[in-house]
Amino acid sequence: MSATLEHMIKNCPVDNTFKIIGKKFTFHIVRNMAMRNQTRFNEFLGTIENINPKTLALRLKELEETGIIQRTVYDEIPIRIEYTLTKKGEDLQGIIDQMATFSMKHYPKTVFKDGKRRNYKQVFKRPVSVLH
Amino acid sequence: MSATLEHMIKNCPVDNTFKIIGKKFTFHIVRNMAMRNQTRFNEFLGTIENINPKTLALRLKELEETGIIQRTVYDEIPIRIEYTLTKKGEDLQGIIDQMATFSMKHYPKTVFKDGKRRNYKQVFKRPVSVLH
DNA sequence: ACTAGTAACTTACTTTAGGTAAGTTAGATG
DNA sequence: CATCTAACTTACCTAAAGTAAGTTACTAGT
Repeated sequence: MSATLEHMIKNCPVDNTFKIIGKKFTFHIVRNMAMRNQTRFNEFLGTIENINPKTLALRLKELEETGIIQRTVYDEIPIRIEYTLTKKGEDLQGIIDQMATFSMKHYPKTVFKDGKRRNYKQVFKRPVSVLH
Repeated sequence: MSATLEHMIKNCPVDNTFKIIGKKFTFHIVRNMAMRNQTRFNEFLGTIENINPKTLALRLKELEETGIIQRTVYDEIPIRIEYTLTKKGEDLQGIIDQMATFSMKHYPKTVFKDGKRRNYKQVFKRPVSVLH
């Protein structure tokens, strides 16, 4: 096998990562796990804008297959299933942080009731009541 | 307007950024500009896997509208048009770096002719010939 | 004068991915 | 025995993306 530009591009590390989290809604699921501690199907379904059960089920399967999340079944009544980030999934935090940093710089319009701006970590630690 | 979970989620900074670069191929275009210094329509068309001229033209328009790239027309024969990152677009570098970092940790399979592994910055500075 | 070439698209048409609403499973509760 | 719940699944429809060919405007070659 000889050195080709094509080969180089196929091995682009940015591309590898994009293949894992680049599909529609995939990153939103990860974000909701990492930043809002959501774990359940109906939580994602209720809070991720415009997602539908069909696509959500598919994305959760894909994320499990790529080792980003783990599916745990609790034999309760009614049944309870929890999705949690694996160690590998937690390593996506750096990307989440950089995405937030970009937004805070270029779209700093999220201003709160007390007139202050907060960084996203503060926002997600605080109760919803500080928001407009 | 009262404080709602919905409002909080709508103002999620991660989501803001995802709206800018989350569509299919958008991030690949930015990566090719930032990491490979590509500037022209046919360069993107030839190196981004599976992209087609219709979608490429649309994405370039979207990126211009969101202020990530700039379109410059050079009145030469044949016509030359260059797409370059704006300052805002360059601020996506942090995200690119984190995506590469994630990949290098979890998919470190890109090994080169001399048996060494390199980080993605080294890879993209070197001639293609060091690759398999 | 005619043919081919170039870069950057655009158009018409087909295929695939995603959206919508309703249904399924299995056991619990009234 | 009908209703409720969580976590899906199914059938059907619509919107986004893929394919191939065409367009524009000007140059170079025969």
